[in-house]
Amino acid sequence: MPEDTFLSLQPALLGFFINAPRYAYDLSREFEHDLGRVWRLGRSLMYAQLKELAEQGYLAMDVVTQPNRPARKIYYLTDAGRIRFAQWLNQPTMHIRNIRVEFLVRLYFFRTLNLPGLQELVTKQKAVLGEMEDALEKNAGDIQDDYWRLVVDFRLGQIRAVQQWLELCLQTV
Amino acid sequence: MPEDTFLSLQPALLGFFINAPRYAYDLSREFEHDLGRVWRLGRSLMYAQLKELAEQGYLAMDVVTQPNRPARKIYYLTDAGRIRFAQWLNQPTMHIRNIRVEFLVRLYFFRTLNLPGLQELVTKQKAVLGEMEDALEKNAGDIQDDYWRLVVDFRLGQIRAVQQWLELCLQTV
DNA sequence: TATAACTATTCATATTGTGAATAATTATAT
DNA sequence: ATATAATTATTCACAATATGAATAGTTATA
Repeated sequence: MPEDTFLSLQPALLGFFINAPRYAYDLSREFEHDLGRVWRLGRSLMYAQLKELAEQGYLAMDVVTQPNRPARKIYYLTDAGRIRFAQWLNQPTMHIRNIRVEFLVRLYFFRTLNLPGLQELVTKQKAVLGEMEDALEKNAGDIQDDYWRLVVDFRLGQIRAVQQWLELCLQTV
Repeated sequence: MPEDTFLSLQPALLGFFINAPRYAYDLSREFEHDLGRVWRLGRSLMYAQLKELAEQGYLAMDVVTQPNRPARKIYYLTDAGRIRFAQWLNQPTMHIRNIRVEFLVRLYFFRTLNLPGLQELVTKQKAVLGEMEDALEKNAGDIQDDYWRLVVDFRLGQIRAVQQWLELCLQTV
């Protein structure tokens, strides 16, 4: 499947554990409220993702039993998880089609966790977009095919729109 | 998954059968060459898609045996298929994230099959984009949340870039 | 007081995508 | 001349991803 829809977003979930341990049910609600319009992730998926992140060693888990209620599986961040999150957060998105979700999710964490480094990330992201532009323009130079020319123009349009938005993004700090 | 990645593109394949019957292996090569950079569809998927389109009654099939070669399953368009394709082709894309693939594929067929109606489609598509814009701007008016404001601005940027590109698209007829 | 919604998780299933296997044939390389 | 690779044409098992129902007690709403 979409080689990068998921794999590249999974570490983002670690960000929700920076301040406190969480369990999936609870997190799923907050997630839906805060990011549901940006990144669609059903409740069942959340359970599966936390389980995987734990298998990878980024989260650890305690089972907390409660009277008259199902037991909670409380996950908390490991040191490896903290490092992984920071690494994910500060990495620019390499594929234009993922910016829509990935960058917006990164931005969410920069703002809600009040983290430094947004400016640097924006700079890196602009550089990556610039390279995409160059690559497209280069291979578009020697194009006879009108159709391919239009495809390239479409993509350039999207890229440039993102570049402009990134500026706006810095101003709204 | 993405409720509309696939379902909304499947009928597009019918367009390859407008001029002549085809079999999957052969079609897959042409597809890869013409649209591979716009719509990624592996060979195995092509087989599966043609089979489904046949089950839906949009394609019919003949098995043609050949000496010393695997038999070919040749598919051809039914009347229902012809109608379905025309309907798909002239319908604007309703979800912004699908325009990137859907509209570009429609454009491909308008051009390669030399079909009329591109202008009308562009008009419809612009109307749909205009509605998206209105909906976003409306619910953005009463926004306190700076983050959501940025999300909305990102989307507006994408939409406006597509609108500009659509103009270009008409000029390149 | 019946009906619905909430808490918390799991699981079976649906959907979608990938890569290998097949087996004969022709092209390329040493 | 001969081994190696690529081509033809399709199928299939499997991986990865997403959805909805099932569970079972509890509290809220009608």
